[in-house]
Amino acid sequence: MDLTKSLGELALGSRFKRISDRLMQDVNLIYKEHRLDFESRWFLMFYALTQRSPQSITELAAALGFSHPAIIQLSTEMEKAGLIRSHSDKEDKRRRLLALTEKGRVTGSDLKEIWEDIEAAAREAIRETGIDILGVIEKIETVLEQKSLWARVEGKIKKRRMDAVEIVVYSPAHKSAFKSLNYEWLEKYFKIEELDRKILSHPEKIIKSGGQIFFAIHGGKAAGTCAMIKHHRHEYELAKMAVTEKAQGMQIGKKLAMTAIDWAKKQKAHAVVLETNRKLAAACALYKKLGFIEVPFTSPSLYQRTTIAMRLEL
Amino acid sequence: MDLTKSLGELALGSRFKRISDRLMQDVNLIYKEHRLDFESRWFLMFYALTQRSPQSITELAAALGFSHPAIIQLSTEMEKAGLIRSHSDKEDKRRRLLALTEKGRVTGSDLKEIWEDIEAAAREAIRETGIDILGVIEKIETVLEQKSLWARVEGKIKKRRMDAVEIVVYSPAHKSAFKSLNYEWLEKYFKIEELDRKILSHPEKIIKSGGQIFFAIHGGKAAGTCAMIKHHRHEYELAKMAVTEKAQGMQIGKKLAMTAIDWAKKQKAHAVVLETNRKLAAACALYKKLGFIEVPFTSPSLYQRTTIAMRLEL
DNA sequence: ATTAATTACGTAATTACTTACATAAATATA
DNA sequence: TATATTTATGTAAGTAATTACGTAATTAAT
Repeated sequence: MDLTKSLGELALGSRFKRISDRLMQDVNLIYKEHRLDFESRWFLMFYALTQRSPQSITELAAALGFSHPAIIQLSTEMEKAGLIRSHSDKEDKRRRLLALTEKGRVTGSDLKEIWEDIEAAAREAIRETGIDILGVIEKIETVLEQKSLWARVEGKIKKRRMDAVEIVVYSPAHKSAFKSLNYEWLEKYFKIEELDRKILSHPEKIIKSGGQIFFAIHGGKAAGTCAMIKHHRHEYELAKMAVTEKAQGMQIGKKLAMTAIDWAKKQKAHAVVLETNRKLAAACALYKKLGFIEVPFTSPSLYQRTTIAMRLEL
Repeated sequence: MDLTKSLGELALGSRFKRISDRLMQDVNLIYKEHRLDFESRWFLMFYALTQRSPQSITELAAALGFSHPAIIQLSTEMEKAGLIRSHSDKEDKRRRLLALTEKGRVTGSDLKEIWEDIEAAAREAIRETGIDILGVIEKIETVLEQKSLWARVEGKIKKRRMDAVEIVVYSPAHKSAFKSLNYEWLEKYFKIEELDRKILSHPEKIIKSGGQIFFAIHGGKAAGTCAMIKHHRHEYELAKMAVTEKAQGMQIGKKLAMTAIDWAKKQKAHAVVLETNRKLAAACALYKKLGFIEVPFTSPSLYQRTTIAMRLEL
């Protein structure tokens, strides 16, 4: 029957909107029927001015949670209706101070009765629900303040995407992917060096000398790769890390690196080292997050692009 | 600090709006960040079409609770985005049927994952509140359906206005008010007859012959009046009922008549009669509501304006 | 004492709807 | 069967806010 209702949690926003529209429309109707020459949307600002007058545009905007152009629009309407009047602040010529006029004050006391009736009516409706509605609203706002719906959804999406990626070790079928994935970023940010060409063309040599190569499979295709090159008995180098542009933001790099480090631990490694370029900020941030710390160079790098060396003690 | 919060029940609508805005904005952000080429406002209509396709403009408007121009606007946008397509109904050439395109169906299955994430995130937030939010919304809607906020406020206003009116019996201070209140409506709808002039100039005669005159006092002034004229031992006539235009709609007539009838009961009257003119619809409706029924004339009326006679058995 | 940054306000354009009104097609009525 | 009413859609204008951007006044930094 009612689509919005049947959608449950998915249409939560629409359902709150429906209640709010209904309430505000009813209040509007009351002002209209009683020819009060007062619009319900003026209420918050008008009320704020009955509490403290004068106030500046931005003060009111902050108090009501509206944008300042909204306050300006309201103020022109209410000024036309003769309820408020404005004058520029002598101490700060940028500010325009809004204050109730005499007519505004009179209207205010006329409206006070109606407001009391509205409040009483709302209280009556709330009592009928048998629920502490204001408490519920408060609770919802608190929960959303702690973690917004946006943040929650982002978390879910990230997790789902990470789960959708499978990490596998080298097999000859992936030989060309190892090369093309690395060529993609090398050509974008730097240039292919002789050593790159050699290593990327013969991945099986990494395996033969006691290392390993990992691939992130997403939707049946290799979307990322990284290699562990054995330096000596207890030290491996994390190298040739690449994630295709289309699959970035899916935490593939993180998952690859974590798998590689776990693998190194199993090989009884005591440390993992790596070399990279500071320009690759996302990569550097990831390494730091995984526990790598910057170290001085023990020997000159074999690559021209290298500007930083890092090390992770296991 | 927070004006809306401090207003309590008075700003209930604003607070619901704030929650709804926040939720819908967050969902919007999700579509934007993930470059989904999909607007959150399309959601309800798009979803409705995934459930049943094709549907006409008005069918969709009814299902979503929107106006039909809103559906037309959404449909042009979504048609431009290639998600839907429309063709006119062969059976009823007025109707335009909207259906998902192939691209629409594909987009739908892409979006399904995100929607599941949003739903899961909302569910998570709800769980954190520890409250059955959907149940609360349901309850609020039920209560407002039974009696809208508008109806509740109208009730309060009516009651307050009725309470603000005091009914008093004749005293010489009211002599001129009795005349002017009646002249006001007589001159507006009919013309003053000789008998009117006589009775309205000498109200004390009504009292002397065993009747009574009542005045409704509002804001210190007489806003309405009515007289009970003794016909004989057990029968009185309700006459010269007048309420000043400014105070109409405040139930003053009703309160006056009820007081007068109560008074007649105390005088051991068996019946109250009255004469009036059908043109005075509001007055006739009031008399009927109080239990008067139309009766044939027993003797010709002494007033030219009379077109109906009524009687209330006590 | 300049220069730069920030703040306060204003205007224009946009958004996501609504209400009001018009027209054509279908249905009901005399 | 002509006429009136209802229904489905379309168009225009209005509403209540927003974002985006510009200018003037104030404050901070050099």
